Amino acid sequence: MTQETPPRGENTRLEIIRAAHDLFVQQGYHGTSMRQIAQRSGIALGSLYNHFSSKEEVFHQVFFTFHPYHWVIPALLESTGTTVEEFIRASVYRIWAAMKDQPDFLNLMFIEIVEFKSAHIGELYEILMPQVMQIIQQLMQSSSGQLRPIQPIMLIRLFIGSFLGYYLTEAAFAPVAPPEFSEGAIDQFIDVLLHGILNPSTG
Amino acid sequence: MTQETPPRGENTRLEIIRAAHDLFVQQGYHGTSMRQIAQRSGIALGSLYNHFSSKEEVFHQVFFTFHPYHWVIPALLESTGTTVEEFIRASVYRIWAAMKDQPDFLNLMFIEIVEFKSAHIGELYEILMPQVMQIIQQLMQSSSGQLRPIQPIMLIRLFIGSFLGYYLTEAAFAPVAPPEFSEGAIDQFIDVLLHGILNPSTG
DNA sequence: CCTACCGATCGGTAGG
DNA sequence: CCTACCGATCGGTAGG
Repeated sequence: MTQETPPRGENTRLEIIRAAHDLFVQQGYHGTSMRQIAQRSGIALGSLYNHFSSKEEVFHQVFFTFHPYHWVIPALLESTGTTVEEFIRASVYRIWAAMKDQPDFLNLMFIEIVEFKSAHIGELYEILMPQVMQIIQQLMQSSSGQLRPIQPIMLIRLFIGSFLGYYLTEAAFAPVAPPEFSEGAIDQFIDVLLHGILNPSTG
Repeated sequence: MTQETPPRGENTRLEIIRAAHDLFVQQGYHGTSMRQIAQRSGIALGSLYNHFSSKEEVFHQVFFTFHPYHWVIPALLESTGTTVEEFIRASVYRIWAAMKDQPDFLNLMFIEIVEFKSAHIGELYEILMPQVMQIIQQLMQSSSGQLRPIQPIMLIRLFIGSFLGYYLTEAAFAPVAPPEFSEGAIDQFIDVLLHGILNPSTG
């Protein structure tokens, strides 16, 4: 009985972290007040503290509930491809498609780095790295020389770095740059990750 | 006479924006108070408003005074190389060496995007893009087929994106990741930007 | 889950 | 350039 119905207050808790997420990514952590979170959640200020012991704990739960790894990892696990190139292209498109529902995800990372001085990154790393390392090692075993010799962890970093580079330039400059800045950009980033900017026929 | 001596208060103004810069990158914009800025500058709170009309104007001047383009552009102009690969490697190393003096520069960009919703990016773009486009077009004219066919503005985006990907992964994960995550990372990012992760001898 | 409140601190200003 | 102050708002809590 208690197993089938969600615990009392669970819906309220989820509404609070959803409201807090929206406000944090739009205004930052210190730019958002507990009163704003309460108002958007439709409850009184004091009631927030029945679900969260402090404002910091609200961010903690927002950060881990809305972190993209929840759907990035499944997207990677479901991707297939007979070559490394096909696998990576399929993975990026899956991640990219899922990302459209949460375009502001980078802002959470910025808040974490600047306003929290990366206080939660250790916990995130412990959750993430085992899963990601497993995926990447399977990829490298089945790649049989298709990849240049690069350490597994560096390959992860390059992959994440490419994604972040794409999203950060999009977030920062796409609103003011001409259309050529954004047209086909995701494919260009994939091409460069795979093949680089240099023409292989020269040099 | 007034031309040779700096205007009265100019030193104070510079001390204020230096103090504000340090506090902003460590705590964010809303996490930093005008009282903290005053204290670190060694003047009274009220005196700040003789130099800046508001807290927002303090950030505006911090953002444009400390933006990396001030030394990135010269670094690019002074770089040489007989091939595109040599030129890019030389450029990255120059920028990277200069970056060591200002490791927190990304935080200013994060504050700009999250807490100011990119309010100053248009102004930054107008300053930056003409200079960068000139550099990149010279590079493409003298490259004669060394580069794969990529639009100039996309080449800029890929270059900046690669840098941001490197710095963002470093800022976020280097403190908790093993040494292999950081060792030789800058060279790996350059190699991938130039040649990609795939082995050209296959596929 | 709400009302009403706490002390502390905020950005900014008057007046000198 | 400083002192002393303004109203507003902050995170958090008591008490019911």
